[in-house]
Amino acid sequence: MTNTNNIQQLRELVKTLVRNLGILEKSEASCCGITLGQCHAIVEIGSRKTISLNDLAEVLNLDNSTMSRTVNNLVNQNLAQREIDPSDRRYVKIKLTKEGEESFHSIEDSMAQYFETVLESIANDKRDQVIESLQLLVKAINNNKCC
Amino acid sequence: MTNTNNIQQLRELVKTLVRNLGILEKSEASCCGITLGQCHAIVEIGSRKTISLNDLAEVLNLDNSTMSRTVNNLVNQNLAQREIDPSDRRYVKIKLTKEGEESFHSIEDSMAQYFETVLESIANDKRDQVIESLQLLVKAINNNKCC
DNA sequence: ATACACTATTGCAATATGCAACTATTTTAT
DNA sequence: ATAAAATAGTTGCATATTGCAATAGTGTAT
Repeated sequence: MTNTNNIQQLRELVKTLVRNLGILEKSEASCCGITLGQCHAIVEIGSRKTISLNDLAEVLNLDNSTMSRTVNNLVNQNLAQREIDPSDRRYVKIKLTKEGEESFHSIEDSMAQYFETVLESIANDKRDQVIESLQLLVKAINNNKCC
Repeated sequence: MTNTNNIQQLRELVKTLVRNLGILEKSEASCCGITLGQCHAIVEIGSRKTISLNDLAEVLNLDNSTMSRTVNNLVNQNLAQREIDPSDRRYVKIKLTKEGEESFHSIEDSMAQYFETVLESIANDKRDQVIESLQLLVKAINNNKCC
C-alpha cells in the first residue's frame, strides 16, 4: 500500500525538477543565440552522427512539418546540412556542419560543467544513491507510459 | 573529485526524465482539451486560492503579457476569473471558477494516480531512497541556478 | 503636487505549431 | 510488369504562442 504523502512529494519534486530544468535549458539556449527547439535538435543530431527527419521528429516528439522547418532554420544558420540517402532516396540524412559541431560541443561542455557543479553540491556519500534513484525513477516512468 | 562517468549519467538521466515527463504533460493536457500552458496555470492558481498575474508569471517563468493572454483564454473558457484587489487596485486576483476547480481536481487526481502507479512500480524498499534523492537533487539544482 | 515605481493589458512583429495536401521514392500485390 | 499502397519529406495555410515596447491605471515618497 503506497503512502499518499509520498505520492504527493514525488509529484511535487518532479514538478519542481522539470520546471527548474526547463528554465535552465531555456536560458542556456538563448545564451547560444538559438531557440530551445534548435538546441534540442542539435544535441540529438550531434549525439548520433546522422539521423533522418522522421527519427528526429519522433525523438523530439514533434510533427514532421515542424521538425522540417526547425532543420531549415539550422541549415540557414549553417549549423546543419541535409543530404539525400543514396541507398533510399526518400530519406534525408541530417548532419551537423563544422559550425554545428562546435555549437554542439559548446552545449555539451556547458551542460557537463553544470551537472558537475550540481553533482558536487550533493554530499559525497549520496551521489551514487541519487544516480541509482534516477535510474529507478526513469525505469518506473517508462514502465507506465500513459495514454 | 567528481567522476566524469557519473556526470554524464546524471545529465543523460535528467534529460530522459524531463523529456518523458514533458510528453506526459502534453498528452495529459490535450486530453483535457486545454493547452499545456493553461494546464500549468490552472494547477498553480488552484494550488493557491488566488494569485496575482505578476506572481503567476514569475512562477511559470513567462512574460507578463504572455501570462495575461493565457489567463484571458482561461477566462474565455470559463475556467478562471479576474477580480481587482480592493486593497491595492493595481493587482488582479486570479481565481478558478467552479468549472476551473473541477478541471483542477481532475488534473490533480489523474496526476496523483499516475505518480502512485509510478511509485508502486519502484521496489518497496527503494521508494524512500528515491524521494530523498530527488530532494537532494532539487536542492542541488536550486543552489546552482545558472546565469 | 509631482515624480517615481509598480501592475496589468494591448499593439505588433516574429516565431512556432499541426493538419492536410502534395511530390518523390520505394515496396507490395496481382 | 504494372498498378496500388506505403513511406519520407516538404509546403500551404490557418492558428497560437511568444516577448518587447508602449500604454493606462494605481499607489508611494518627497
